Amino acid sequence: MKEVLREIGMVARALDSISNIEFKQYALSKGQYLYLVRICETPGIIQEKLAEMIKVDRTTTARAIKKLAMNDFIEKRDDENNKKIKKLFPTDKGYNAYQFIRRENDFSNKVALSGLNESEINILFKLLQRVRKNTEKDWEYVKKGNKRIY
Amino acid sequence: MKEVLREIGMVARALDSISNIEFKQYALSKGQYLYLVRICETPGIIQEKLAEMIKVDRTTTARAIKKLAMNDFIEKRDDENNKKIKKLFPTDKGYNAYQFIRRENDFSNKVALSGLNESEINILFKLLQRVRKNTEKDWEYVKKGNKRIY
DNA sequence: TAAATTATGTTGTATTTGCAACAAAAATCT
DNA sequence: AGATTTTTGTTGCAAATACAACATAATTTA
Repeated sequence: MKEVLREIGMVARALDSISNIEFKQYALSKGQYLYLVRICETPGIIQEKLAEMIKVDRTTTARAIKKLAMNDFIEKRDDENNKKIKKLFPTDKGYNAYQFIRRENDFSNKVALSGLNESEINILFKLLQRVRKNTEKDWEYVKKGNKRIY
Repeated sequence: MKEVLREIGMVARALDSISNIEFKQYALSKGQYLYLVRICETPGIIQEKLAEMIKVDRTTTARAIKKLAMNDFIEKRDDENNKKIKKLFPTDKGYNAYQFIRRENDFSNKVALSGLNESEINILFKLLQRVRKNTEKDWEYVKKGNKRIY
């Protein structure tokens, strides 16, 4: 059995760790860059969808965006038609930080993929997307309280 | 720019989340399975190396293994030649839990890789190993306090 | 060999994370 | 329309995470 997932875990933790260290200078605390990036790229998204997208607990997301809003990186706006939801938008400050995050993430991508040629990168990306789609089904299933049998 | 790392992050968080939920029934708290697996597969490993292997902070590792030892999943043994280090070994209970973890991880692997054929899995594995090697260099660099320029 | 540096491990503290439990709006069902 | 279920959001609490700072053994350097 090829330990594909173990490699993925190592890469993910290493990169997350690097990012968290590097974003401290922009007053972004642990994990926050994840949310801010998605909000900048999907303005108007709501908390619940954001959590699904990132694959993190709903309540963790709630607190992360609360802090992002408190520190003026994002803004929560009420919806006219739906009193329940709050749409999330980046502020100028948030969008600014986003530029830095992109720069850092792009660099990390480059480092991570160094030595791979264009075609290999494409193959990797395609395969990972399939893995991700497979995985997110189970994540949602288990998060809802269902039991997997194995 | 293909967002390879973003896919990796999503997969990793989803799977870690699933594992943490599924291992609660074995009284393994968040993250502990990671350490236990490595200790079972590399008996005698020391804390420091374990942290490097998993790509997690040294101090987090220290506390995780302290708890694993407290709950009798592992044992810390002194070394005769080196008074500083403590070698880590699974107990029977720990090795037992390891069997469950393997079963779960293997299942997650299967789910994650479903739809990919043998050759695709091999390619993915090989590519991920290269990505991991690239990434861990930077992780160690940044963790030591060095600054990346980009 | 003495001094300086590195490796390994620990503890204090602040923060994040996530489960459980709750609340209320919206959507679905009968 | 009224009842039920689902969606979205929040808070209390316990635990994990990681940085900083420290301690000591081991190793390297001068």
